[in-house]
Amino acid sequence: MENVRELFQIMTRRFGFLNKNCCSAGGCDISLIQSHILYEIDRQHKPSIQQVAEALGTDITTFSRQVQSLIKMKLVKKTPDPDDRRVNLLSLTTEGKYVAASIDQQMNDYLNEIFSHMNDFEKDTVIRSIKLLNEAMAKSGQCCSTPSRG
Amino acid sequence: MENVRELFQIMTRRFGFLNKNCCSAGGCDISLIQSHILYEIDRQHKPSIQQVAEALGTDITTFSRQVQSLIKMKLVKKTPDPDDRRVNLLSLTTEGKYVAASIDQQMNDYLNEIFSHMNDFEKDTVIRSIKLLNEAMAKSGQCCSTPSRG
DNA sequence: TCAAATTACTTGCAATATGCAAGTAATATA
DNA sequence: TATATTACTTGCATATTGCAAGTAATTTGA
Repeated sequence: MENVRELFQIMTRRFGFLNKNCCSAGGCDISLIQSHILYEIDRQHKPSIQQVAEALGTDITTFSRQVQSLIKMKLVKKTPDPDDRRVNLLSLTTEGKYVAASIDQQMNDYLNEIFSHMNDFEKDTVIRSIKLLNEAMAKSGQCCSTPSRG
Repeated sequence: MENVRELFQIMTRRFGFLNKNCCSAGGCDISLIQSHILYEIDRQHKPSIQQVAEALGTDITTFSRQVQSLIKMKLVKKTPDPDDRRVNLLSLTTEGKYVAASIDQQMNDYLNEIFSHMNDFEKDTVIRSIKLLNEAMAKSGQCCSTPSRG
């Protein structure tokens, strides 16, 4: 069998470039990390700081400060959880949603460009494969989750 | 069609965790970035500093310093190119090769674990898909290469 | 019922990483 | 052979990181 890791490594590196390129979409210029944060806040429903930090595998003190700068940029807002006032729920501002949507648009444009080099069958196979892969990674929890800290 | 970007985002994030987890394989504890550098130096044949920096999309002054610390750790060595003495060729030391091999081993173990949740047909399909994807990304050069700087 | 433990998050600080500007040395160009 | 270009390195100012140690709110347990 060929070198599977090689295939994965190259693919994820390229996808990383894609993500990086998309950070300057829609007139906004944010960092790759900030783009990931916006994405994850958008994806979850009113997540807490801890939840997002966990999802992204970031140290919580670092993440606390990343959130602060996104708030300063008026892309994210923090709302105290009425049920537990220790918790702050994160959500995107209107501007934050706009930026996230611009990035998403750019990403999907790029992905369509990539898929334009395949026929419909290949495209379908690839998408199903990624789904399979995600399911398999979810099943083998110990290796594909956030790196152990402490 | 479902959200393709979502699938990719989750997959690459999980693969990133995998990579991070593998950095402490074989008794060595290096950063994710250092792991990527070792991988890329190993992959290319005696690459120059510029070539690796380009491949990884890193600023060359930053990369110059990253190489310096890997040399201090005795994982990488720099050899002047006899044909062009401006150029320094990078290669792994014996210890560097050992560390790179340990990480590779750990990565492949994890990947096998992931594939153990699939049957042979699915596994085959997934691997062929990633290959297809890499080829397609290579074709659409403008979006999947190192982000423009300057 | 209330002191002690836990949880969610924030700040101080010291160490590290970043990238631009400006360097050096070697090679290519005109 | 002077001038540009290339490959790489350093100075410096800024940004990012994570541990230790905080605060405030909630849970636990005697």
